[in-house]
Amino acid sequence: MPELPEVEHARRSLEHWLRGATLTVAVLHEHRIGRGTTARAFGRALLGRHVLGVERRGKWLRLVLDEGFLFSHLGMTGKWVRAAPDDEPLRFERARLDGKLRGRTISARYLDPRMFGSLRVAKEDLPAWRALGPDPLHDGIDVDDMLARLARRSGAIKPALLDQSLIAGVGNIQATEALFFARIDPRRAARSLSRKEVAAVVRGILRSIKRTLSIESGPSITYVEEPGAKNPFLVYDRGDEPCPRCRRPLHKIVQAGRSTTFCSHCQR
DNA sequence: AACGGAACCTGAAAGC
DNA sequence: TGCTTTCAGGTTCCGT
Repeated sequence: MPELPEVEHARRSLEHWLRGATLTVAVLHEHRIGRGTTARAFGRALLGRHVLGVERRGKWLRLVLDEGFLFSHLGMTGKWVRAAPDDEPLRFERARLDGKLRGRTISARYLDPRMFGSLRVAKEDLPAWRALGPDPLHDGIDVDDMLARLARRSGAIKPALLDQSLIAGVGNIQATEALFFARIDPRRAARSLSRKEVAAVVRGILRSIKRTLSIESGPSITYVEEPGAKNPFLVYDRGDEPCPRCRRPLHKIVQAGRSTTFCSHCQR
């Protein structure tokens, strides 16, 4: 689930729930999620702190406190959900933050079955946060900069788009969808793209992210990963289905260990 | 420097 | 039906 649109959705939720609040409960149930931050350090650093805001860069979240930060990465299966303060721990709950504001308490629970996510307290920005490339939503992507950086690569364009130091927040789905919008074959050498083609990829990334965001933050608040929810993407996970553009069957391949779906007729 | 592959985890779905 | 295999939207480490 979590690529840039899902993380942005989580950011908005956390900001809505916790901004301005004082943390009255801060528990790390599963120490492995701390990635070096112990359960003890987690509670000590967060209890009594005020949440000034919740920010996002790429797939990372940064809760800005009156003293220090809490960094949250959702990994592959992480999500923040709201619960009642007296609710028991939910299934797969790995951490909990309760915030009190004007006499009302909101309990935010961090769920993560596979535990690839992380929750770390820090006084300064994490190296992983600092290493992120431009965020498509609030920095924008400079075409000439992208062209120059792609020219230094030897591999294919699709795996290159997953490099978080190139563009922050693009994951396997967004990269797959963006290349379909841009009509670029995912197997093309990154350095072979013309300026015009790079511009099309950049537009494709923005278009795909905004499209996903509008679907996920729509009035029905549907989550893509919920069982029964139908795949909202144009080509991702649609191997052998007809191309939405030309109706020829889509192909599924594996690049750098990640699956890619594309139309060999429309994408050149 | 930058690439592909394995490792880190668990659950759902598909295969037999 | 029940057991086994495959796959999953991310990052990091390691060897090349």
